[in-house]
Amino acid sequence: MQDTGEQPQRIGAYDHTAVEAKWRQRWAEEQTYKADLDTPARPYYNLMMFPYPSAEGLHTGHAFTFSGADAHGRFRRMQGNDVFQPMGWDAFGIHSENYALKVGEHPTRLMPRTVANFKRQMDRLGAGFDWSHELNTSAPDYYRWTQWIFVQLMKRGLAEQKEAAVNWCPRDLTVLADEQVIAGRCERCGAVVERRVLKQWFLKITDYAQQLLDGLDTLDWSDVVVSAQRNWIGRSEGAMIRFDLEGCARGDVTVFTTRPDTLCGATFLVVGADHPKLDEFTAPERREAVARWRAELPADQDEPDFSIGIDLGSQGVHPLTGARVPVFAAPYVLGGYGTGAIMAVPGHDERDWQFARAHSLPIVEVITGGDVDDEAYTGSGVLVNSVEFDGLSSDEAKQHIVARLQEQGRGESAVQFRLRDWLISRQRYWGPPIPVIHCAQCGPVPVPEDQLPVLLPDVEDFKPIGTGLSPLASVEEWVNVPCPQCGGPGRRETDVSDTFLDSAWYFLRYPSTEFDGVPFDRERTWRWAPVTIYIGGKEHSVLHLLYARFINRVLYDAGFVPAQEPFPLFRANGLIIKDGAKMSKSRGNVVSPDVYMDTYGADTLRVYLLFLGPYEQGGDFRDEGISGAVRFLSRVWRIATADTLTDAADDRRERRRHALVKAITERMGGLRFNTAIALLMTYVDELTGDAAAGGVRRVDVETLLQLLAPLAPHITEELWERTGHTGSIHRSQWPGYDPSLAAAQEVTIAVQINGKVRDTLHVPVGMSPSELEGLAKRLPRIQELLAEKPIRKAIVVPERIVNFVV
RNA sequence: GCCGGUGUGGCGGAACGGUAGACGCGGUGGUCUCAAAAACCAUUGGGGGCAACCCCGUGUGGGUUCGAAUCCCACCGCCGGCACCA
Repeated sequence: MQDTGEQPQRIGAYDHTAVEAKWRQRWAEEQTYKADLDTPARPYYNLMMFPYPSAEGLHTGHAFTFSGADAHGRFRRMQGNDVFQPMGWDAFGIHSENYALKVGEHPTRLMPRTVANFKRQMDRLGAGFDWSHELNTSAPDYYRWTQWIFVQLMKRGLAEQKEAAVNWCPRDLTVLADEQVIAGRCERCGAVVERRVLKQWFLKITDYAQQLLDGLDTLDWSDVVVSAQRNWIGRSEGAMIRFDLEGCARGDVTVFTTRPDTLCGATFLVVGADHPKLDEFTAPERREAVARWRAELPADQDEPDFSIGIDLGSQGVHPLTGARVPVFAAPYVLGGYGTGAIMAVPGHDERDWQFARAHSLPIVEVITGGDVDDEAYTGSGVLVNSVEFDGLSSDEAKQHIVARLQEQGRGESAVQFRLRDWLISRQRYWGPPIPVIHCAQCGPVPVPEDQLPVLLPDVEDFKPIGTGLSPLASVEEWVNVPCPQCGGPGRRETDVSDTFLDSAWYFLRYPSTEFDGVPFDRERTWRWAPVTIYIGGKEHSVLHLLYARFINRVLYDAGFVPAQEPFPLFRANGLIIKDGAKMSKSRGNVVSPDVYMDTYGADTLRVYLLFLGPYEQGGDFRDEGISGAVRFLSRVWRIATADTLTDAADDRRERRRHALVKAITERMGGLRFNTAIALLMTYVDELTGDAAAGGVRRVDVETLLQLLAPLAPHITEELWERTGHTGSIHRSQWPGYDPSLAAAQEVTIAVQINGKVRDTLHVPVGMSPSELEGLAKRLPRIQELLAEKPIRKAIVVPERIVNFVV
């Protein structure tokens, strides 16, 4: 559907191609959008998520996001803010590298072309970026500081190498963070992810779990994103309980439960089948059998099978009753969550119930409220079969039982998070090398800060090799370096870091791009952080937006940034869909903005996209719909170029103008572009009427152009010039309004009988309720309908309604 | 299952608890034209009526209120997040 089948058309006498090209050039020459970073009176950091420069170029979703965010920035600039609106390139990462592999060209050579294309399209859209602060995450003067951040994390004990069961993508041949696995598949390529036990670099985001959760309460963010982060962090409250073990190498095991009140219903223990130290829980004579069983476990299935499990032959000792309970291993318990082991309470947990049934284990009711012979009862109730705790409610019992355990040193209350540490190692080429040197004597040593960046070596064959090592491992002369600490033989870390580490701090770099010696200049940072408003996609809810909050908090704790939260105000823009589905290459419903900009011009596309629906909701792209935007802008052109502009004083029209300014100002501030455009359309209709009636007021046209300027920057700039103004409309002052003039003078109020509208009353504002009631009563229609019926009650809301209850 | 969002004409969508359907697309009729396109004007939720007007209508069922798309309760559908998390 990219070919609209129509010839490029002109909007009346408006040649969008020539006009848009003229102003693109003029704005670049005059640096219209360059921000004053050092002496701003009212700094306004207008940030939008930077793209990775794909070869396909800007898509319609980008055009939508940038049109809205740019309109908002332009509005704030005209309001007198010093708007800083930078843009850059998330150029490192698997996505760019995979494309380079596909076309067989080195990413260092490919990337400049894709970047240039993106930049061309953004400029064409009329996005007013301050290009003097452009950045590129794959440039050494950027990733030098990404590496520096890694070193700071290491120094603070927040980066560590550890062995764990991790996600391995068999197609991209690298490990992935939990956040990059969507429903068991690689976020990038869609391949089913495998589990591998590997030693990898992790950033300890879990140390900040509580802070990241609490911080959400301070943020003005779209609900979806807050809720997604809250779910992802996944806090649960409960208790750690220690069971002594018999018949195996370990003396005891601690389990986490959110239901300590059900402790007396624990009839067995289960250790995760993937627990790294399963052997320690196993009776020596069972080890061989358990190892065999483990090796033959089926891969992860969609439908969990709670019957799979094996008796480890050891015994747990119940901390309250002293009863001996069997210990099992089963895949339904996760080795990586909590302590990797649970107490099973089949009477009151669905999964434990199913496992108990399958293995003929006892099911004991300890909470009243259900029938545990039929199914697990997971609600709360009153305790039974629970030694001296019988008769307590679940809530009371939780406290009493934990207190008892604590006295005996067998347990304590505890909080668990679902959030895992952030795995940042990637066995790939196109990223910043992790700045570490491994030394046999000193262990992993960070590269000294004055030796950063660790340059990514220029490797011709950058294909991932799939051995669990990055292609960098084969560059011997690069790998072998002396240990910075002892001078002995050392080997460089050969993995690169996750691209999300690059983007976790880019907003701090923009204001300081010209500083070589620091990642971000202190004065600049204190002036420009935190970001005033951040706009982007919600698909980054638990990726970029979470990582950036984490890194920013670490930098705050280290004294490098002035605020704990990087983005106090975030708005998620909606999705542009087409034919009811998300645009995607595989569906063949991708719409290229270039085609529409060719045919109708950038302003028309911007207005059309923003008019489609609420900005935070998005909308359905339909080819026919764009004609509304075409007609609207052509009417604007006609009105502003008419030779009948007058300077006549006109009280009614002046009031109308003030009311419009007030309404548009409110909507532009709240990103309600669709209703702002609707109001402007109505206004243009009225001005068209004025023109037919003899003349349009110059001031009305000027106001129209200014209010429309953020949305349609080229055509308004051209008309601004044609109506005799010098200087950019985008640097002009946003029209003000007098609230008393903006307020309506006359209102039409509804007259209701029993809540049903029966007539209307057109009156000046400010009438008293009794006057209104009197006027309403005297309306012929109302008299007729009221007839002889007595009025039981009259409700009068001035400027709204009169309602007679009979 | 839990969490968040959402449900309004043929379609996209408007609507501080106060005249539901702004604005736009599409449709219909008209003006202009030899004709068409463009442009402009009128009309366009459903039903009834010659008309003035009347009735019905915001996913479903209840409730609060003089008055509910809007608030409350219980459902249903759709979209998104989490999900063997103990």
